[in-house]
Amino acid sequence: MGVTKRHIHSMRANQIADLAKILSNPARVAIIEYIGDCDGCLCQDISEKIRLSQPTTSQHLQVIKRAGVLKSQFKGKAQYYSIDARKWEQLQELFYDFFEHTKSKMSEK
Amino acid sequence: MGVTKRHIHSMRANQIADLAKILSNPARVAIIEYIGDCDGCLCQDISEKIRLSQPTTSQHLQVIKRAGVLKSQFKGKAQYYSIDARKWEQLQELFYDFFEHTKSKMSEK
DNA sequence: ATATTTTATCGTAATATAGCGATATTACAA
DNA sequence: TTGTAATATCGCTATATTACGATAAAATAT
Repeated sequence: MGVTKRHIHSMRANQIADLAKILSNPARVAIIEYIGDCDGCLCQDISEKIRLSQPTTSQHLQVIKRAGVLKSQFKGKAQYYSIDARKWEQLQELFYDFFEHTKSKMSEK
Repeated sequence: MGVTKRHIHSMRANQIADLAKILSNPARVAIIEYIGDCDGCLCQDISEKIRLSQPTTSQHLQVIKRAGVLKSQFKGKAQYYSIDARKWEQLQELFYDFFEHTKSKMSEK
């Protein structure tokens, strides 16, 4: 049927999948890389940098933002985006734990 | 148009996106968790464990395998899957570097 | 109020993904 | 060779994703 059956999986598996989805598109990876560089950048600048249209860039920004990884702030007419350092750290830990946990189970054999 | 424009992004961004895609579905996360537990398990057992049909499970296994994260080996009529520890380590490092690199750029400001 | 600038949303089209039943393939056993 | 068991592939449907042009909304400046 084509709908992911979230309910049959653990909270943790769903959480990891949700956050991995942020990074599962190269445009979003590029956006995060660029925002890391400039610290507080405009949608328009990002759009130019990654060479995607303004609407497409804005949509990707919303996806990352909905997951809680981005902060944004209006200054004048422009909206400045930056990475939420706390959330970024949490995200890193989640992935780290998953990798380590999987490794530790492997090495028991 | 709806096709991801891989060519406008860096190799690195594409690589991260490709590997994140493996984890972007909770069924695949659950499969990896389970394989870590049993170390050499059958498609059928995985299918029962994660409560998805055998064809669906097999397809997810192929996705993970194509990315190089799974090894498989026939013993009799059964195919035993296990995680490629080397590749798993590489994957972890790629993510780790990406997270750290992004953080270090943030802290410079 | 009007114009300008920046970002967000809407509508739409093309492609990708997730899932399953039916069937094919593969390997062993009798 | 025939049967059985395990896995892979095919064909299909439903939903999700990616992208863009057009347009709306928000904020400032004139």
